[in-house]
Amino acid sequence: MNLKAERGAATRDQLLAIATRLFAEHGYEGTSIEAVLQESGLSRGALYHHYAGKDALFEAVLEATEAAILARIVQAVEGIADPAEMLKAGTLAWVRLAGDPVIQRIVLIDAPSVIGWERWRALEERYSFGMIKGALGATGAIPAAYLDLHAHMLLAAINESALLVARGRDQATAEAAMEEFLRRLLSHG
Amino acid sequence: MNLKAERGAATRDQLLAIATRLFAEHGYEGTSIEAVLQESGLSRGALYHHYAGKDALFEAVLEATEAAILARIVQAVEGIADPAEMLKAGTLAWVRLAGDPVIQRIVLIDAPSVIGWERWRALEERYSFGMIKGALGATGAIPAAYLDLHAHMLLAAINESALLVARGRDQATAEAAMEEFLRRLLSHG
DNA sequence: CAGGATTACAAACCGACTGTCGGTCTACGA
DNA sequence: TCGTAGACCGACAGTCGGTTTGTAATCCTG
Repeated sequence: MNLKAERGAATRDQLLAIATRLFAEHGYEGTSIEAVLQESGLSRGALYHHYAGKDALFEAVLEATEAAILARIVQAVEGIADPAEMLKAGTLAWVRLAGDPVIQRIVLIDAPSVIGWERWRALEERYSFGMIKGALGATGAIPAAYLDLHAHMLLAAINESALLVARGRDQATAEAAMEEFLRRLLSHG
Repeated sequence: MNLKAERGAATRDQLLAIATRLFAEHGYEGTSIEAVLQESGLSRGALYHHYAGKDALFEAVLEATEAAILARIVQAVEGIADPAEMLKAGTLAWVRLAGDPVIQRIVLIDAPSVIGWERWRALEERYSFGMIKGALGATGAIPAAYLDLHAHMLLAAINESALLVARGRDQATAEAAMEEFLRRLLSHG
């Protein structure tokens, strides 16, 4: 089980890479399986052998993208001990990352509608949301009863901010606003 | 020009009503024009005479829904003078409204992906976002330079909260958390 | 190492769907 | 009364997602 498995994995990776680019460029609806096949030079049978359908292909792309994002964010906050500082660093890193149209279109815009909001939520729980909630809880600024909901709202705010930055809003101002937003949120007012 | 125009308007309304229900139930992708035609008893020609295509039909549904939402929120805050109280009342009203699956699926989940994030933003600007920004600005709690971005982030947080409530989260807790969130955001920490 | 089992891939094909187009009918205005 | 424009019809074409059948190569087992 080596040559065969390797070939399969290579094919999957190739399909994933091409699909990621096309989904990011033209969105889920605007991307046809046909186009993926044409660029890859593979047949329909090959694609449907590796992925159950268009949704499954999209979900694989989404999962891979989320994993890549998480790795970059972990890298941005490593070595920071203070939870509040970590939250800030992670947030800013995410806002900068989301400038990437791949992340925008796939993770933030199409994903909820394609795989369903619940499943998208569950996925985020395992990635960005998990980190946010952990860091936010560690600051101790939010009452336990509200922690979960505050983490959700904060993540939504961050995502929105990222989308705005990517649409030409001034990045420096957005980052300053984000810091202010965090400061208020963590205040004990 | 009366009977003819009336018939046309009635047909449009009928299509809008049926499409709204189907889009809310099965999402944009899961709803076929065919199904709309079947339920309405009309022909393809009739539908395409009134709406340029499936996207245009969706957009009309979206616009009508947003208008209905705005009306209900205006009703919820009328008579309130204090901006902070108005913001609170409007926010809670919106969280409760978004329990409606029609609003959920169409406005919050499918819309950005179907008509594009920019156009969706522009639409919201004319509706819910406009109100939020006005009320938030009137409280005077947010520096002018950050007002626009804070309004965006707040609206995103509210929408997220609404989606959570509709997925079975305890509504009372969510509303309490929302109040706490607002309090912190408006604090002068 | 022989042969069945499994895997990777190919290609024709199917059903469903969106959008188009020529045409009909009827209310309206001149 | 007659021409026009708007409301509506239904057949058709093109596209797309997914299925099915077939083939070759690799893997595992006796």
